[in-house]
Amino acid sequence: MTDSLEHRPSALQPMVRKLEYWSKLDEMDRAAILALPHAVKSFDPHAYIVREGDVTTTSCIMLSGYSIRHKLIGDGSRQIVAIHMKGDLVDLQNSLLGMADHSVQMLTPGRVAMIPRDEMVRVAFERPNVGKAMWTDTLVDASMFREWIANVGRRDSTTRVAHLLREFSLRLKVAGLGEETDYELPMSQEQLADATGITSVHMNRTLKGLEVKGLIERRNPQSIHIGDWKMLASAGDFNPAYLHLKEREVA
Amino acid sequence: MTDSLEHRPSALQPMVRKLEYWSKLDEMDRAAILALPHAVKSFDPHAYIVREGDVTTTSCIMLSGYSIRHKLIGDGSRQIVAIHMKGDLVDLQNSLLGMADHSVQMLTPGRVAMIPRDEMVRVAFERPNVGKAMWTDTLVDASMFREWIANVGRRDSTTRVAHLLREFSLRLKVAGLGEETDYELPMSQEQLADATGITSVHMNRTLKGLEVKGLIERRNPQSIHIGDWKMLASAGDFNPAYLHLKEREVA
DNA sequence: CGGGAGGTTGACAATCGTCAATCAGAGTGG
DNA sequence: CCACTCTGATTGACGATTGTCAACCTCCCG
Repeated sequence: MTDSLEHRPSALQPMVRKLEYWSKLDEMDRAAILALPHAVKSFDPHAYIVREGDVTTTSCIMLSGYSIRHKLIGDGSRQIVAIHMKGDLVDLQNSLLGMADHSVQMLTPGRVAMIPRDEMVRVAFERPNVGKAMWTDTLVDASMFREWIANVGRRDSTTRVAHLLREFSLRLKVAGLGEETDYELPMSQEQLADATGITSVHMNRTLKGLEVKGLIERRNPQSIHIGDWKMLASAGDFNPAYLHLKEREVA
Repeated sequence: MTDSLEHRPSALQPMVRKLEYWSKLDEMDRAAILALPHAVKSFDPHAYIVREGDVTTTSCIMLSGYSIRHKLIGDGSRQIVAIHMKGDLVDLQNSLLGMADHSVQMLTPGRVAMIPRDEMVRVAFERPNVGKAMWTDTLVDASMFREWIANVGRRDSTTRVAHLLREFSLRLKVAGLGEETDYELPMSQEQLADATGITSVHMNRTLKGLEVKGLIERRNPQSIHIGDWKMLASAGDFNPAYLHLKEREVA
């Protein structure tokens, strides 16, 4: 993990893009975001950005790479509750509350911009457009958590996995990170299992089942090819309303 | 369902109490909250406050009674994702996003204050203390959703139910609605099942199991007596950190 | 007194977990 | 280049938790 101060304002461009998605911003709003003091850190795979129990004073934005949020369970297992990619405001969740109730861990190598919490709050209230966008972002996160509850609570393993794969493909497309029919899934089968609340052995069988049904193809364990994303969405009981995307991106 | 304009400012007192819990408020903050335009509606049990798919323009605060949030699943089942009680800001979640991605339904008779969304947003940015409190409230909701994911994703049925019962008892105490060792649970076994991701038949057996182990007693299906809440918390893998309560209330 | 919602129970089935072995691929040091 | 090792993927046999189906019960209320 390296640590470096970042002076090019463009480092926070993914944050502007993200917030602009939720709320109309003017030039001064954009300038205020880009002017936020921040440090860019590079993380290795498996490195923790925040650990459950940490006292948190910085928020962070993913600049590249992928990360997950997860909680530890009493019996030693874990539950992944979110997957994050470029542009995601990863830690408003923990930082505004003062103490991390869950961990954020890198899946791949990646760069993260760390911003002091107080500066985030200051900008949020000095520039209401920015504040509304941040608030909306946290609300959409909450909506995604609700869908995640429904996924692990009431769907069978095949449906759960299809749902996760389809959500990931759509989010990649919206973030401008790839096509929705072909992508590299940066997770091991054990991590997928921790995300869907099943065991890694059962995840292996479930993926095979999806492949046998012709819903996905895999050249290697990480690469996912979706032949017909409408069929996969249907198999995954996937309705993108909970992502609160703009119309044109859903279809 | 009756509809009446409410002029006594005291109707929003539960909202002041709730927001004051999250952020220090001064006299003007409190006055601004109490001055919010609102209508008080009375709802019957099972009545919907908001339905999945509704276009939402009002936020609401529970003044009395209990409600749940739930999502419908493709196979016709449903998943309850939250339980709400007096003082809870139920629908910032839906209203700020414009379209409801889930439903909110009454469990018991109850009164709800409906506040125009735009007024909520206005106060949030005119009075940053209030805005921070609202933001914090939505973040705590998100934290509770994460714990709920972990509950349905990685715990067995007995642990899930014990966790839910213990969380409910602690929240009741914090809300000033009762003791943590004796309370009326306003949910049928089918609703409890929909909250924990199991079937109602299995819920029945799980509750009996908790009773046989001496962790709870039930005089009738709704009344829960917790003999030793520390034991129940332990059986439910319950660590209240995710509720972000103040120290003195956790012990 | 009749109807209905919710609770309770038993028998059986299905999904999913556990355990354990094997395999495949990447990286390392000799 | 070749063992060696480690992580993750794959598979089979078996067991446990949970779901399904169906019956019956209990209480409340009109």
